[in-house]
Order: sequence, then C-alpha cells, then structure tokens
Amino acid sequence: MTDFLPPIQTTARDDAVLKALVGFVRQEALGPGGKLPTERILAERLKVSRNTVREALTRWEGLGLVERRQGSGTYLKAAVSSDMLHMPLTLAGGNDFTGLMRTLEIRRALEAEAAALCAVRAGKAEIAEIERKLDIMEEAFRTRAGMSSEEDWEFHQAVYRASGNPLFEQIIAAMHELFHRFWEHPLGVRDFGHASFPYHRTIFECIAAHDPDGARAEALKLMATVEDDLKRGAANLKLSDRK
Amino acid sequence: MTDFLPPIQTTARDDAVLKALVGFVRQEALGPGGKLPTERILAERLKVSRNTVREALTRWEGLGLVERRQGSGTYLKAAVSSDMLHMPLTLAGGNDFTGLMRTLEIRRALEAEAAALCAVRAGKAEIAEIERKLDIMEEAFRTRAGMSSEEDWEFHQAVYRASGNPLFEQIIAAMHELFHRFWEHPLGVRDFGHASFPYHRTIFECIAAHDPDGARAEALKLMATVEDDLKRGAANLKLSDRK
DNA sequence: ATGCAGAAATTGGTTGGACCATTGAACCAC
DNA sequence: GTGGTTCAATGGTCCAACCAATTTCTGCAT
Repeated sequence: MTDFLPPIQTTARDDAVLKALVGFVRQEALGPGGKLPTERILAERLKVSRNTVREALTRWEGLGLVERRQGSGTYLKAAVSSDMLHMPLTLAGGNDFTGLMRTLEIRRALEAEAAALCAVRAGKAEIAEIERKLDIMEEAFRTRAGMSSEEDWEFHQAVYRASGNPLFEQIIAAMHELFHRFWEHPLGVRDFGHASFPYHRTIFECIAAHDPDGARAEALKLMATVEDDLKRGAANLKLSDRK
Repeated sequence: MTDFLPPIQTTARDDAVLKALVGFVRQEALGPGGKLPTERILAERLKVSRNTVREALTRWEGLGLVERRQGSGTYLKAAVSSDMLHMPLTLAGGNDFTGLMRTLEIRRALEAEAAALCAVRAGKAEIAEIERKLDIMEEAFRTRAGMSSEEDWEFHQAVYRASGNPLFEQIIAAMHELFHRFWEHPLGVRDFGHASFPYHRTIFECIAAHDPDGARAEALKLMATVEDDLKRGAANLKLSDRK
C-alpha cells in the first residue's frame, strides 16, 4: 500500500504566502534585522487579502521568526530558508521551582555535550574567541564583585557556537529567554554564580587541550554548582516566606 | 543607572484572548480532543472582533496546541494550562544529512543525561517497566531479524519517563516525529541498529544498579554506534548515487 | 421504520474596506 | 540644538459579507 499520494491542496493561502515570503527573503538576501514589505504591499502583490497576510505573519511571529512593530514595520528576527523545520515545544508546568529545575537538567545535558563537541571541533580562532569572552567575564567578575551574568552568558554562547551545531545555542537560548527573570534575579542568593565561576576556566582549558571527556566532566561540575545554588535559593525563599 | 523600567503594556488583545481561553479550558476541564467554542461565539463573548480571535487561535495552531477543521470546529490537540512555556525551535537545514546529524548530537546529549538521572531516580516499578520493554524489544529483535525500531523507541521512552523529567521525552519526541521518515527507512543500511542493540541491556543494568556514570557512558556508546551507522548509510548513498 | 440523497445550517477561511494607535521623520518655534 | 507639532506610514482592530468544507436535518423511496 503506497500510503502517499499527498492530499491535493485546494486551499492553503497562508502557507503559500509564507512560501512566497521565503522566496522574497532569499531573493533580497535578507538576514536578521532586515525589514520586509508592508502588509498592505504584500497583500497587493500576492493578490490576497491583508488579513491572510496577517495570519501568515502571525504564524511566523509565533515561531519567533519575525517581529512586528506597530507604526514601524515587520522585521526578521532569524534567518529563514526553505528547508526549515519547526519544532514548537510547549512545556507544561514551568513557572515554579520544579520547572526551573527541570530545564536546568536539560541544560546540563546540552552544556556537557556542547563542551565535549567543542573540545573536538574548535579551531584556533574559536578557542581564541572563547578565551576572550572568558577574560572579559573574569574581569567583570573581579570589578563588579560577582555580577557577571551577562558576560557569563556570552562565554557559554561562544562555546555553543564553537560546537559546530547551532541547535545547542538555539535550544538553550530559548530556555534562557524564558527564564530571564530568574537568571537575573536568582532568588535572593547574593553570591549566585560564585561557586560556578572557577569551572569556566577549567572548561576552557579542556577545550583548548582538545580533551572532550574532561570538558564534559567540568561542564557537569559547573552545572552541579548552579543547581546547588538554586536549591539553596529555594530553601532561602521558603525560610523568608515563613517570616 | 537603573536599567529597568519594563515597558508598559497598553494593548495585548490576542494575548488576553488566549488567557481567557486558558481559563475556559480549565473551567470546562477540556483535555486533548475537546472542542472549544466557535470563533463567532468567542468573539461575541469576549467582546472582540472575530479577526482578533482568529489571530490568537492562529498562534495556538502554530504551536500545535489546537487544530482547526473547517466546517467542523476547533479542537484541542494538547493539554493547556496557565503555566505553559512555549519554546518554538526552528532548525535551519534539517532535511539533509548534516541536519540529521545535528539532531542526533542533541539526542546524544539528552539520552546520556536521561539515562544517568534514571539511574538515580528510578524506583522498583520503573525499573521493572524498563526491563519489560527491553524484553519485548529483544524478543522482537530475535524473531524479526533486527526490525525492532518501534520496540526500541518504546524502551527509550520508558527510560525518559523514569528520569522524572518530562522534558526529555517531550523534546526527543518532537525530534523523533520530525525525522520519522529517516528513522524508519534508515538510508538503506540493512542492519541499522544491530550495532546499538547490546547497549540497551548494558544501559538497563547500570540503571538497575543505580550507577549514573555507567549509564551515561553506556548511553554515549549506544549513540556513537547509531552515528556510525548513519555515516555508513550516508557513504552508501553517495556510492549508489554514482552508479 | 430504514436508508439514503439532497437541502439547510454550522463553522472555519477569505475578502475588502474602514478606522484606531503607534512610530518615525520632517518641520517649526524658541 | 531643544523641544513640540504635524503628518504620513504601518501594524492592530473592527465589521460585514461571502466562500468552502463539514455536519445535521429533512423528506422521500423502499
């Protein structure tokens, strides 16, 4: 039984709009930040209603591909191409402590693997870039007494990029964005991140030495300290609740 | 400089619609398959335009939360609750060999961590369940000469579940669905999966013995064999192309 | 009664046109 | 320059109608 005679498309207006838009983006070589045509112009050119255009753009907006600014225009937020696969994940129960802990476990998994891959694949340029971020982070850590979350994040991003697999950065970035509040105001634990600090350099050294197993191990240690901090924070919170 | 005056929200119609809809779903205790009110009714009740309702529903449809059937109605496809986190991922270049390889690297990361967590947390019941799936898989492997991909998948799912973190199953399931075609017709490699077969039992043994590091190591070995098979398949493909 | 074909109602999909709210640029007064 | 003002462009919302797929009802033939 040949299961696939793909069902014919009698109507698929908005999908067609998106396909046309992909073509346009390729044609014009638009990258992130690029501005795409007005809804009204799109509607006119594609011979569809502006509402249909809007539904299509709403889909892309929901996927984080595009940002609409009223009064200004619609802008690309990511690179789009025809061979994209969309994997929308909706995670139930993510706002509480348990949910945060669960995403941390995912991050631990990805962080370890990314570090290991990075140790295998990073070239001289990537290693230098990571070291640069590391230096910046350590400097910020010294001068601002531990508040280096932004620089810390950049260090990790550099590692993800050097892993040669953009999925790591995409997935972790999505989670990072979701928990922005938390990662910025870490539950009142004053020295949040202090414990994890030294591991950044050990991870880097393993990467520079092309030692994947070592990098994996150090990344696991780092995430363990972060999880400990978080647990301490939760305990604090429970304490101060009782006050 | 106090960087944060968070931008004020003057309008957010469609988000409000979705919030109301979440409330409705909870109120009516709707689960997957449940039918939610007509667009026209929603528009009337919520005192917004039907267009606005449609934009909101389009978002949910894009996230896979809902399915719209013309002439019939709009139906829930997944459980929704107020504490949901949406993490839409778009994988650039996912159709080719490289893309498949990249998702495999993600899976390797998650598989290893899930196995390790499972070794720590699985109770007697979970271990028994995993062993049951393992037995079924091995039986299928014997009788059907290696075609046991379905049973194999169930074994892994059991491990994810026993990890105590539903995110593992959700993320990997999303990827699995995307690459269903590939994983079923593995590039013409006849004995795809043969090499990985024995590791399933070694993983189980580590889990049963509550040995997280061992489980992690065995899972990594398993994924390594899968990646090797895939590379071999790609090589095959290139060869047969030349014919 | 039963079964089934066709009509009618229901529901999501699309259209066109109108107006509102925000933005950004051009312009002007000080 | 600085700070308003005006104005055009753009996304956001609304309305009313119609189209297309689906479901439900109806009535006729059996």
